[in-house]
Amino acid sequence: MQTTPVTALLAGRIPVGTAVRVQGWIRTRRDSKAGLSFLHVHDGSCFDPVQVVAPSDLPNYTSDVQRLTTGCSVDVTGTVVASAGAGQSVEVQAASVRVVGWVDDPETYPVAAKRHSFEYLREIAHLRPRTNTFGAIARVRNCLAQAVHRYFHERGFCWIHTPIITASDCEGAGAMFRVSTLDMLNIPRTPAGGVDFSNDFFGKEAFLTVSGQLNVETYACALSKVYTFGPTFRAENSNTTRHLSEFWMIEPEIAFADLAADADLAEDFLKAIFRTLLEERADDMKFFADRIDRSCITRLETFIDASFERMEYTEAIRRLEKAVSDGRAFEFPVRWGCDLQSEHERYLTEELVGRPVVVMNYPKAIKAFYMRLNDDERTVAAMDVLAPGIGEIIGGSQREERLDVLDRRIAEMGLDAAPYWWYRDLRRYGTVPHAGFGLGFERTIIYATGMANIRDVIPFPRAPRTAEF
RNA sequence: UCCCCUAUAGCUCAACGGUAGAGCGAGCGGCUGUUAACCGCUAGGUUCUUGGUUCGAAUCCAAGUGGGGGAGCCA
Repeated sequence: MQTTPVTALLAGRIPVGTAVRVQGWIRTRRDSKAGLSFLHVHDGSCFDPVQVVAPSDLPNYTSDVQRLTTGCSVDVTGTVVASAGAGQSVEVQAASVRVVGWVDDPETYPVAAKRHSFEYLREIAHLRPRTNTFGAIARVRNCLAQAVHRYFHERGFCWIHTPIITASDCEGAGAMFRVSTLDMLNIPRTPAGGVDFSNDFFGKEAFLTVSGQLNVETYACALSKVYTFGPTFRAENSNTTRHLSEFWMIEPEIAFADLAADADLAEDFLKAIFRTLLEERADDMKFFADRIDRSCITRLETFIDASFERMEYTEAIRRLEKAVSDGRAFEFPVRWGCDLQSEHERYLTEELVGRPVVVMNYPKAIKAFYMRLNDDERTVAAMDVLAPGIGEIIGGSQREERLDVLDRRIAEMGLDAAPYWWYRDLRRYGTVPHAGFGLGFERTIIYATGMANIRDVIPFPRAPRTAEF
């Protein structure tokens, strides 16, 4: 007999009277002296468990059913009935309850049917998906990932699988993890005493990618509209609620596009995936609003309805300076040429504008070499999308498509042009204005759910000294 | 990497220099078409480790280890 997902039962898609089979794990068991037990069975297909009513005339009632504890796995067959109790419209009247797997020692089962701290649950990452919160996170995460792909697919974007391993050391967006098969106890040396990487697996130094952008630009300059969505690695020793050593990043790249088009895409894209989330995961979002962050749903609704403010960096500095002169105190000084600190970003989006803000055209000195130099020669076509409650959520830019300018910028920043030969080739052969942005997937989930720590929105977080699972 | 906080029962915490407690969870019993039910009883701790101060340390001090928060870096 086929298994019916709990979500189908609770959504009312299965008529009363239908014979069904439910497979899942026990959340709670309550015995009634009326001669029956109530089993809450969850299978992860939706937020709520289904109530199974197990009558005492089941042959294994005392031997099995009454010994069920939180975490046991069961295989139930029965009939969908209208619930006689409040709290659920339908339930399953069991004809048989087969215990598939017992819980070894209920006394020490780590996931009791009670509140647990997130710190504790991080230590049992293999069992935490059985809790309300982590089940909800998993479904929200999946929903957003599917929404990302659907958004781009429906608009003719091609998903490009940029490499995880990169043998070019030209990414420069932070510390990288080395990939090597060299025997660390017996490292081959060059005559000069350095490491002889010609003996290594790739014949040269290799690392885990810190961004797929440079690679995906090559496909944008052929397929017009592309994006990457995959794991990204940073070996920074940062220990915060907003950083991971391994995280997922979304990086669209569009050809024949300028910074304004990039900002328009960012706005439309964010609104679309959040709209999908509210539509498809109302049950989980209600949980987050009830238990994690009261404002998470209204925050998304406001976000979707608001039009994003566009503001020049120079204007942003002017407004911040005015705020300072009006008595607003910031920990970090405000000056043209400085990068915006989180406190500045939050002031702009939360207090000054009260809506998402796209800050555009930053000083070239604080941005990457590949960003397009503006006519003023002082700024580059970079943008940050700032949102109330989180600050920067997206960073992007129009890319420098003019070879001579690109070379000048590479030299200005003291970089070696040689490794960028293939990146420069794009500017030699049919170059075209193009732009793109990067969105940290886990930070998006944090924003949507109100979860406080990024380690709780990815199944198995990797961070300094953290790779147990 | 820097700064701060913290470590007591399976979990969340109390005890703040004088014999280690509660709630939840667990076991047993009672009660009930129950809703993370309710009532009673029971079991459960070498107070993170090492060293120090003291007649006496969960408590004070030092170092270490684990955990958390903030900063920086960034997505």
